[in-house]
Amino acid sequence: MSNRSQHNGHTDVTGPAKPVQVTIGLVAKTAGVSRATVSRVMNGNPKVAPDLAERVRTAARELGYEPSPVARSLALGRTGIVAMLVPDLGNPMFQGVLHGLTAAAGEQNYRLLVADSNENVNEEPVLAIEARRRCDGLVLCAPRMPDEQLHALAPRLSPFVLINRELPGIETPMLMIDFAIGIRDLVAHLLGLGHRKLAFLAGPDTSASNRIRLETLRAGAGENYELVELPCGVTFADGHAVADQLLDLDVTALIAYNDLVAFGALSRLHELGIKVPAQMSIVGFDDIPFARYTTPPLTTASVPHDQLGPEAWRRLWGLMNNEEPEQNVRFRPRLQVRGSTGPAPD
Amino acid sequence: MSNRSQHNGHTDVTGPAKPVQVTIGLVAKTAGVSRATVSRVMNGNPKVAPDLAERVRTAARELGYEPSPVARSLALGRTGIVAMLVPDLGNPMFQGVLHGLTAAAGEQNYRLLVADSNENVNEEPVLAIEARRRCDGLVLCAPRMPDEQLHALAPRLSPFVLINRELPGIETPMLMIDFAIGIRDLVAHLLGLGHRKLAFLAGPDTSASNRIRLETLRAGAGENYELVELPCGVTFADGHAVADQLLDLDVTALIAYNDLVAFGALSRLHELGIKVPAQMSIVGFDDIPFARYTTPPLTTASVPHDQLGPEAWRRLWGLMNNEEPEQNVRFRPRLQVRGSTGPAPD
DNA sequence: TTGTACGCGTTATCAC
DNA sequence: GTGATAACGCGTACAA
Repeated sequence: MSNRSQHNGHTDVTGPAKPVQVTIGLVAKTAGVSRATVSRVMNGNPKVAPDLAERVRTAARELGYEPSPVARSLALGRTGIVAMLVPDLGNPMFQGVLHGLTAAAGEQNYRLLVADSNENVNEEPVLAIEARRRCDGLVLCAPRMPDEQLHALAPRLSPFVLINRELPGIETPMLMIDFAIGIRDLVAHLLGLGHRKLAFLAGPDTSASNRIRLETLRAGAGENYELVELPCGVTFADGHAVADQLLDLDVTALIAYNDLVAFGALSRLHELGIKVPAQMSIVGFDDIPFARYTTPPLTTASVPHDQLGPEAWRRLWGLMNNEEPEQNVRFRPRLQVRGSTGPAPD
Repeated sequence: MSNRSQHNGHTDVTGPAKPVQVTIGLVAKTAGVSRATVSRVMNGNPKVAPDLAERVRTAARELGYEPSPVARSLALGRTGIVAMLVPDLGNPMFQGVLHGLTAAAGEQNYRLLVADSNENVNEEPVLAIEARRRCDGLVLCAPRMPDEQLHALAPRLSPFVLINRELPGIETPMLMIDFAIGIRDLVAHLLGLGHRKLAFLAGPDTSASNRIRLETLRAGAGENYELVELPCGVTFADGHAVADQLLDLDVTALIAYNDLVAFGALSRLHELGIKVPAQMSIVGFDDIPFARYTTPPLTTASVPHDQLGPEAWRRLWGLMNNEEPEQNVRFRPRLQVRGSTGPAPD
């Protein structure tokens, strides 16, 4: 692409060889066959005479010919690409999924188109549609997109699989995380350590997964523990910034929206001279790779990111081939106890 | 795409509306105009009668028509996509670049295709070519690809810009980091603190950037300090694993190949009960976002990742428009002193 | 201003 | 087995 409009300006004969597109037609002419034959050879069609095939191959090699993916896509009606839309490439949470998806799709010679909405929720619909239209399928991760909007969008995204979120009423595979169970396990762990007043560093109001976390926490509060809710965010910086508010709240344990927030808070508490977990326990959510390496290592609800990518690919593959849809899966996080939690101080 | 081969099986009239592609032809027929006119309207061509334009727009809206990006790409000779190949999406080092590139390209309505070689160096040439052919330009980050291979590859990737590495003899923009200066600044900082025996946790032998770091360190060694080289790697886990070897080496400071390795080492040293920086100083390279949040925060050579993305886009844009190439840039890392370095123990 | 006709590069369907 | 030829969906000279 992109060299069609090159014109040589002046027409000196000694100028640089003009880099014209090597098309299937040129190869055909060079090899003295028809374009159809070239196409057959390039696609490994067996029923072509060996000598012809060889002529085509040498011609193609010498000319440096390679079929245009764009033209192929148009003719074939498929691109060999699937897209994934993520809200933030910087969140390690998604990288595991991306890796798994890349690998799984790659085994069947599909490539991955990654679109990053950069947490810009307004752009997501158009990004999703655009990405989807350039390829054969989509993996959508848009935790903050309103339900109605997603509903309206769904028909235009098919085939696609929804990740990390649930939306009743639409007929597409959904891979979900059981945030409620994850939260309950974390709370049980903290209660077992004697904590009775917990702070929740909340994610975005608009986030479906934040809503579930919050509802679960509220449902369990009262008898067993007291809950303090602090608006926070999803990033390292958010956690870092909110930690100061914790000082005079009298809470002994912290439930962060995700691991990143937990790290931020952990870091700030350390700066403030507050010992973790002696004076304050902290738990995260996700179990991103860093979690086991912080000081102290982070207790968190471990989400099986490795499984998400391949599973998403399988669903998408099934959809693209009109196979019977498999049952939706709700992945259960596993409580991963590390050093950031300990007995509540007296 | 991908719904052309759908056939309804049986032909019951009450079946679900068959999702046929809405093409420009259908819109034209519906609006009672020619396809050319539809095309003009869709592309905002001003010289079309208002009433016709309106008819086209309503028809397009009601039919849910959107031009096929693939067909457009073929007809226009450009895709509106640029690709970037990275060795590892999981490395925060690249995420800054990706963000910047996404944003810069997005402003001119270009989308980004991210290809991840997953540190699989052998796959990189194929991935690069494939990615490149599906779009209009490429940003290549392949620090471990052998020089000759990259040389041979270059003509097939044009237009492209090379990032994070230098390769004399090819005519394409290169955005480089001055690793040598970064290393020298770090060493000077450590020497100033009294350190005289330094360990280098080396990256891959094949990595160009590792070679420069190593050469710089060796060139400075002798008079001023003693250098111990430890093969390590590029990841968190690599740094974590190598730290044990440090115990009986008698070094007082650690120069990690990058921040990730530094974190790993930092974490392991903490587990081993070695105080940083009291007993051991550690420096990294890159200044990824996490660096300022570890305990202690990491002293490192700060690479201006934010500038790389936009600059890469500018170069690529220039290339794609046959503009005069700008001068190559070599970004100078800035010494960022934080808590992980301190005076050498006696 | 609008429509006709052709080209983009490839694959697929036919005849031969 | 092989070669014309019509798709694929769209943009755009060119003519009207």
